[in-house]
Order: sequence, then structure tokens, then C-alpha cells
Amino acid sequence: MDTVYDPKSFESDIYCQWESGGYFSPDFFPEGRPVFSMVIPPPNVTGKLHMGHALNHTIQDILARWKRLTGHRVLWIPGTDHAGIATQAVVEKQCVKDNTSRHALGRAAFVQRIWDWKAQYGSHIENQIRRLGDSVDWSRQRFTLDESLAKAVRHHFVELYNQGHIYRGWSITHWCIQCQSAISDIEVNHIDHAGSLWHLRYTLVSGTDAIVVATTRPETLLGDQAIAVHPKDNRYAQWIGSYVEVPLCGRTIPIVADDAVDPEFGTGAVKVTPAHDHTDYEIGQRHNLEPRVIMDENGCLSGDIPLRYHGLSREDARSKIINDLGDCLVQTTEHTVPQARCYRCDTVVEPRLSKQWFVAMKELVQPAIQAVHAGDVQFHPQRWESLYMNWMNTIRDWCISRQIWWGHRIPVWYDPEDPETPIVCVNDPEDPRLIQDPDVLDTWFSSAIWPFSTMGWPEKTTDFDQFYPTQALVTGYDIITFWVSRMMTMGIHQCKTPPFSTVIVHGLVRDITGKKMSKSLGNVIDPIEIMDTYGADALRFCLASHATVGGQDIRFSVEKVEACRNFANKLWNATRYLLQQPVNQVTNKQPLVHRDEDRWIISQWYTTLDAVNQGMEQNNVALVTETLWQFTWNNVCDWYIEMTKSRADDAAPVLGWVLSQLFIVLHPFMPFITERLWAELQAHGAQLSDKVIVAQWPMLDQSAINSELNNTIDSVVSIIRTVRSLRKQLQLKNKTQCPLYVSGEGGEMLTKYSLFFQELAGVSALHSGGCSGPHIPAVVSGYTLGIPITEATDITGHQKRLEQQANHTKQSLDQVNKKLNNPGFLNKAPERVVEDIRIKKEALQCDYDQLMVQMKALSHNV
RNA sequence: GGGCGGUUAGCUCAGUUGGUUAGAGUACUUGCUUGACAUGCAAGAGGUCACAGGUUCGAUUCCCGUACCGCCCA
Repeated sequence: MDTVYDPKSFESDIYCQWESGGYFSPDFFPEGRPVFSMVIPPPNVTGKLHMGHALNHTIQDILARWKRLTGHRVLWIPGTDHAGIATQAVVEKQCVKDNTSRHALGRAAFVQRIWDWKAQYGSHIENQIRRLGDSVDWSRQRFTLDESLAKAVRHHFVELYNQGHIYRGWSITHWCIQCQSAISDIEVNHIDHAGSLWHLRYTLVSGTDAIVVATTRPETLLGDQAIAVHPKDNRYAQWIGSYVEVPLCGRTIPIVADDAVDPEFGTGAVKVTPAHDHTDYEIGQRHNLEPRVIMDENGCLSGDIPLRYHGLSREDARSKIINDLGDCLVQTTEHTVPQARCYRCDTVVEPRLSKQWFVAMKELVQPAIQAVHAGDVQFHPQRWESLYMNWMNTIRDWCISRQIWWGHRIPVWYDPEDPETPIVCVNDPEDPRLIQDPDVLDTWFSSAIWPFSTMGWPEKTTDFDQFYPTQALVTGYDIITFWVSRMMTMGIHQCKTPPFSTVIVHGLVRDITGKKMSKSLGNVIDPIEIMDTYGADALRFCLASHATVGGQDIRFSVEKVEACRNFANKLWNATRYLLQQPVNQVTNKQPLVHRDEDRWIISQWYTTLDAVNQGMEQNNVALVTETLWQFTWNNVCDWYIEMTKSRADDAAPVLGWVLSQLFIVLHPFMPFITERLWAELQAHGAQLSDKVIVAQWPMLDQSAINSELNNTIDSVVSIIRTVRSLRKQLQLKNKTQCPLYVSGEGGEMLTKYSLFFQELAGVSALHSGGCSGPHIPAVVSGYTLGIPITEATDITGHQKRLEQQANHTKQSLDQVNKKLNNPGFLNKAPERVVEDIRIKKEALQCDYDQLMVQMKALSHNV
């Protein structure tokens, strides 16, 4: 073995062994075992691995490997989604480079080009996932456009349509001029923008009066069909029903009264543009206003408008119109406007009247609400439940048609002679006259059925029988609304059971200052680069150590990954140390031992295992990493190995057993190094079976936990540390040994461990009882220590130190006494607490008295 | 405007029924070529638990408010 842990030298090799050995498949294990299944949140096929994936996958893989080790047949399904708009955009860019376009190529050729692209680059992210160590079943890998999944999507669509949950209709939808498609409500971010409020004068047709309206989008006046005021607004009551002239157009439009108008906003009168605003559309419906479309799909003015505005962009149109308004522009004020932007490309989204396909959600989501309500599905942490509930309770219809070519084409056909009647069917109709709807479905429409489409639904497959529903879904909170809610809705609707029983929600990975990682900020940290430098295990352990029960966002620091790499190195070298001794007696059976330090490490191990088990059950991954780190580094390396160095061969079966058990429990967190070290033990003759990925999780042996022994060894450790500290202050050379006097109740018992004091604290001889000559004293956990003074001793320094300790002890003692002198405390606090405080007081008093004695004695030596 | 989360050592974070002298890693200081490991060992220093009030015998912990940071929805 190398003296230094070098993950690059073995990680990929180990992954190949797992993958080719079939260990990731549930079929590796006999039937009859309990099942644990999960589906991966399918990453975008154009994507590359980012820190969010790394965190998400680390948590899932920890779960999967833990469940596998605890005897489950684990199925974790991998795959990617076709990411309609994103993928199409990538290939369109490629077309531009090649001096062509999708329209020049035509639909079929363009779609083929995307498939070609996918064949070449689509497995990029899959290979990155392998780097992370994901124990996914590649034999069941899926892509949302696979034939069987496409069939599932069609089946799903047709069924929903036949049941009346899907309809086609006119509506104001968000139109992204960049993506050239309608997008759903949820794909829009509302961001405040420093804009203006323009006050415009509309002259009444009869008479000379005018009404002033306030608007944030003056360019839409070309599409105005009314002015609206609140029905109870006295300022305008007399004008309701009158007509005004639209500036720059000459058209006349009515003044209507509508509750939707906020009298407090602007002048209390608003212009109504039904074809280009959600609220205005609704007002228009109530007052029979014809929507007037004045903008094309590129956001340029068009339609029945004055010629001079034709073809202007939204921005140019605005400035030109403001310029042309003249007297009609009464005033301009600064105003913060919420701007709707596309979540993919950040372009300002245009509300646009168009005919789209929708899923009527209100009724469909009811069972999904109920399931969470009834506790059939639980969120961890629970607070996300309210986000889910809020979203579901205020759900609006879901626009699922997209005006692009890459995706599941809507399974609807029209007879050219009757284009208003859709023919909806699973299989392509035979009649060649029929024309298929050109649109494709929102990618999320196929993602919503991912937990069962991946298992062969709607066919009755054995996978579906065995593995649906899944047990857990792991995701960032940002896609609870996008994805979790829809999987719940569709899963219950189609399969009568929620698709998972637990939703584990984690935070987002941010940079060290707490900012979101983004290309434009230039603060992106590439997980692949991190793995190249520190190894996958270090990255995983680092992310896991941040995955607290609270699910807080994570500030990612490279330093912490480095620390985790060092931890791996520690484990590596502890094993290297062990392998200097014969390990052929190492088995998975707890070895018989007769020494306290052996019993102690075994006791500590089970204490650790107990905490690990509880942490895993409670989904507290971060706590588990801390517990394992502490045991490995502090208990095993710092103390057990050091205590047994003089009898290393004798202790090897114990150390070997402890480490091999530890490898199993660490394996979900650091799969590569534990597998590698497991193999190393095997190669040196340890009797360990197969691979650690399929080892048996240790059984907790409560009877081996010995708290009395733990306390004793704790005392020994404290004394050794104190002696080291004293030696440092005495400026004793490392090799200079000194005698140690220990007095205090049970002090004789410590002679049993004199070898430890000798080897770990440089004690030449341990004397039970006080030191009669001049000495440096110390008080630690009820014992009084003494080291004889030499010429080099800095006595005043020690007096200072003792004084400090005495002050400190006195403070604590005062606090404790205050409590014990407080009748309220004595009467009202539980007896247990009062008793604890009494015991503590005695210990503190004893220490304090000793310190006083020692200080006095020391002062004689000055 | 409505809702949620955060504020603990220089930095990143633990701290679950309210009760040890508030912990860890890292950074820092000092000393070590220690027969596993300098990706290391040892010793040390470092905190008014954001601020103000309340409940309580007792508050980092529970409640109310304020400030700042962040997120979601409209």
C-alpha cells in the first residue's frame, strides 16, 4: 500500500467491479428479502453534473447502500429526461453554427439531429454519475423518450383526456419569445424591476372631459378594449358606460366597472388589454370584450394597429409610443414592477392569448392533498409539507403544450375538414388524411409519471409489482412544486397509491459566501474537478456532513473537502498500520478479549454503532458522519492504536475486527475507500466475505457497552493529556521521562494502566499517593497529580495556571451553590436534576479544595 | 402584501423533550524528520449563543418584538 491515500488510483476500477459484478441490481439478492426502491430525479440529458446533483445523489446513494447492507433488495433506477426546450435550444445553436436552422431542416430531420446529438453527448452525465459512485441499477436505466416511456405518456394523456381532465382552450399563457413556446405558470419567476408608472389621458367621446389611467406597459394601449374602474369608486361612477378614444389609434372603447380594479392603484382607472394581460383577459370575459392581439410570437407589434408601429420590438414600441403620446402623457413616476421572467433563459415573458392544452388540476390534486394530510406521505423536514399544501390548495390548470419539436408529440389528430374536433388515441390513426397536433408535451408531463413509467407501466410488469410504490424520494426544495406535487397527483391517479412514502428534502449548494452558484457570477465549483483532486469519497463525506436534519442550504468550502480527504487518508493509514501485523484471525465475529483497552474500544464501537443506527433511522446523515469521524480518528487512531503499539500483533485481531466493522458502516458514505481497504484486508488473509457493498450490517451488542470502563479510560486519557500539558510547560524534552504521583480516591487502580502513562505521557514511574517533595501539581477528574520540580521549572507560571483553574472552578462552584441555595430550585426542579447538581458540587468542591492545597504547597517552593 | 428559514469561536457548522464549565472541523499560536499517517502528532489560545422584552427555580434552547441575511408565493 502507498503511504498516502490516492483515490484516483483505484476509484474507477472499483466502480467497474461493482457494475460488472451486478451488485447494483436487486436481482443479485434472493427474493423474499424486504424491498427498498427509489427513482433518481432524472437529470437533464444536456446537463453536466453540478454540486446540486452531487449532494442529491450522495444522499440517495447513502440510503441505497445502507438499505442494501441492512438486508434489503435495493432498486435505484437511473435515467435522464429529454428536457424539451433546453435540448432543442442546444441543437438549434449547433444548427446556427452549421449555417442552417430547424425550419430549413424540417421537423423530421431536425428531430433526428437531436437524436444524433443525444447518441454522442447524452451519456456524459451518466458517466459523471459513475464517478460519484452511485449504486444505481444501470440495467434498468431509462430515458423519458424511450419507447416504453413514450407509450406510457400517450396512455396517460389519452386516459386523462377521456376522463375529462385534459382540455384544449384559449387562454392567456406565458409566452417566452426566446424559447418560442408557451410555458407554464411555474416556469416563470417574478422579479421586481425598477420601472415607471405612466399616467395617460383618454378623452371622452362625448364632451371634453378625460379620464387618466395609470399603466406600467404603455405600448399595449394599441390593444386596449376598455377602461375599467372599481364599481364603488365615486370618482368615476358618472362615466361608467361612456366611451373614450384610445390615443394614437382613434378607436373608441367603453368605460366598464369591475371588482378586479384596485382603486388605490395609480388613478384608480386602468386600461384593459384582454389579449396581453391575465387580469385584463378575465375582465374582458366578464364584459364581452374582444381580445385584440397586437404582438407576434417574437414580441414585435403586429395586427390591426397603425402601420408605423408594425414590427417594432417591445422595447422600441414603448419608447416610440411614449414619444408620440404628447399631451396624452400626463405624468411619469418611478414604480417597482414585478416582471415575469422565463426560469430557463431569464427573458421577460409575454402574456399572450393562444390556444393550448391544459390539465384541469383542481380535482386531480385532491387525493394527493389527502395523502399528505393523512400521513401516508411524509416530508423531511416537515416544514416543506406546508409549501406543498399551499401550492396544491391554490393550484391552477397546467398548460402542457409546448410549441417545439423535441418531446412527446401530443397524441391528438385533426380532420382538416373539422379542425376543431380532436381525435385522441394511443396509437397513430391509420387514416392518412388526419393531421397530428404539431405541439409536444411539457417535459414535466412525462416526469410526473417517472416513478411508474420507468417500471413498465401501464403494462403489468413484475418490476412494477415488486417495486412500486418506491420508499423515498430525495430532492431539493426548489422542485417540490415542479415535480413532487405532480408525481404525487399522477401517481395516485393512475396507480391508486402515492409513488413514495417519504420525501427527503435537502438544501441547495451555494458558494462560501452563500450565493447561488451560477455561470454569470463565475462562482461555480465543478464536482468533477473536486473529485479529481480529492476523490469522490471526500466530496461525498463532505456533502453528507452538511446534510443535517434541518435541510439547510450548504455553503460549500473546498477546505472542508480537503479535511475529509485527510480523514480518508487517516483511515487508509490506520489500515496500513494494521497490515504490518498478521490479520488472518480477523473475522466478522467479535473477538474474545481480556484487556481493558480492548474491551474499551469494543464498547466504544458499539456506542458508536448505536448512535449511527439512530442517526440513519432519523435521516440525520450529518450526525452520522460526525460520529464516525470521531470514533475513527479519536478513539481508534489517537488512543486505541497508541495504547496497543507495544503489543501490536496481539491487538491485531481486535483492531482488524473494529476496522472491518467500521468499513461496513462507513461504506455508504465512502464506498470506494472502504471497498478498497476491505479487499486489502482480504488479500492479507482476513476472513471477510465477498465485497463490503454486500456485507452484513453489524448487529448491536448492548452487553458489550461498558459505561464504567468508558469512564475509567476517559480518566486515564484526561490524566495523560494533563501530564503532557504539564510536561510542555516544564519544557521537558520528549524523551525525558519523569515520575508521576497520583492521589485521590481509587488512585491505586490507575497503576494498572501505568504502561499507558509511560508510553503516552513519558512517565518513568507511576506512584500512588501524594508527592512529598517539591512538585508541580494538577487536579483532574478527582485526582491530584504531581510531577517533581526540576531546575528548569517555571513555578510562577504554574501558580498562574493553577490560579486560573481555581478561578474557573470557583465560578462553576458559585453557580452550582447559587442553585442549591435557591429554595425555588430545590422545590421545583426535578429530583434527578437536583441530585446531579449535588454530585457536581461535591466534585467541584473537591477539585477546588485540592487546588487551594496545591497552590499553598507550591508557594512554599518559590 | 402573505409565508418560510437563518443569525452560536476568524471561517463552515453541530447543539430535539429547558438543567455538565456551550462542542466539532478548519484557520491561528507553540513544539515535534515519534517505525501507520506532515493529507501527520502534541499542547494552546479563541464565544455577552444578533438585539430587546416575557414565561420559568433555571433560557443558546420556549413565547413576543426589532434588526440584518436568504428563499418562496402574489
